[in-house]
Amino acid sequence: MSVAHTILGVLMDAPAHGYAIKKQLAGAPTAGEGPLNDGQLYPALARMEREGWITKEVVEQRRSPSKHLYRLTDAGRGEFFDWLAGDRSRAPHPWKFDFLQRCAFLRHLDPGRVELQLAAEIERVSECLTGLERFAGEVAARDPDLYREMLVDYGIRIQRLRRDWLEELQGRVTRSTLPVAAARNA
Amino acid sequence: MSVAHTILGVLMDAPAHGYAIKKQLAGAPTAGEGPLNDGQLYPALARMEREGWITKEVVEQRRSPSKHLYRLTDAGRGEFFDWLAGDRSRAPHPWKFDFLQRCAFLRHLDPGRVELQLAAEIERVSECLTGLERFAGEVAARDPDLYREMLVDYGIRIQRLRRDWLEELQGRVTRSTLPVAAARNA
DNA sequence: ATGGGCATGTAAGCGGTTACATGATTAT
DNA sequence: ATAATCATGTAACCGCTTACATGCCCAT
Repeated sequence: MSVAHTILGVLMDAPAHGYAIKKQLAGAPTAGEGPLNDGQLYPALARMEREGWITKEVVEQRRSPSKHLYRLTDAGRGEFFDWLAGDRSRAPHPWKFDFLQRCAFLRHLDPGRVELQLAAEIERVSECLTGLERFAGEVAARDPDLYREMLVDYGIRIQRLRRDWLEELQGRVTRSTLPVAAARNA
Repeated sequence: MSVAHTILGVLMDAPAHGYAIKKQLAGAPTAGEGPLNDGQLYPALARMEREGWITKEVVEQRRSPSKHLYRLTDAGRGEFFDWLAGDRSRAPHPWKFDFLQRCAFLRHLDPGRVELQLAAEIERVSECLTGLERFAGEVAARDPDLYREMLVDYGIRIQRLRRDWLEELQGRVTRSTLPVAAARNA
């Protein structure tokens, strides 16, 4: 349930109703996420309430339909952290890069755990990259098709970009935590 | 029907049975395409036969199950070229980059049309990029969250990578066709 | 004998998109 | 008048993944 966890992440900041959640997610079109559909949002909220992750409070309004204000429960908060800190080392599809979805909420996780996740992601991406680089040699030798050759090249570039980006993020996170330790030791 | 068009692309080279198509696609894990599932492949072949895009010939084998050999029909070839050369300028989701799926089969298209498609893709990506760059400024000013900032940065890097890669491909395609014109004029 | 490769499929369920359905308020 | 914004949902369909189901051949 991927949409559900994104919604939990939004509700971590404050209770909200469906339409507000939609607007908030539409305002950050960064990780290739288009605006959330009604047909996905409202059923997800209903399911999450059934699961006990959120509670609904109907707020009557003078004008136009009532707002349904959703709040996180303790179970919902637990689910959110399980998802955010969970181990993906054995996850399939190394090219999917789920990390981006969690990245938007990593501020809720302590830097130590973030560093663990970053190290794991970097290793996954690096493995994928070496595989592709080996494959690129074979393709170039066997296949005279410019387009297929460039397709493999695209894959390699993407993986390199991910690795470099992850390493930069890693550097920034450690740099923002180390000074604290240094200050403590001073 | 996206899987169907990939299958049509494979059948453009030679008739094949399901298992062979699967193996061929699994051997090129470039554009983020994992191996094709049985649960997707076989129903797709059945649908395509119903659509009249392919015909089935059962090839009995002494050992183990019969192969079902599929051949493109004229309608199937037509559908393939419509898909490959079709106009995506008004397509939604500029971050989806469907171009990669077609890229694997662009050798079947004449270079003139390829150049048109490349120019259109470059414009789409560039537009998306300028939008993100404007957005990045706003985020940096408003939001003190390192992770959200880096998320926008990731989006920008991806779009830049796509633009650069498309332009390199464009250069290679024009360089491979221009010499022909030059030779003609000589 | 165990597992992997060859070869075909079906079924259940999740995720996502599009379209349908309603209705008030507010801005142009 | 018309469109956009606010606000909630449902229904149909498509795509994809996972697991189920079968069975032979070959190598270790």
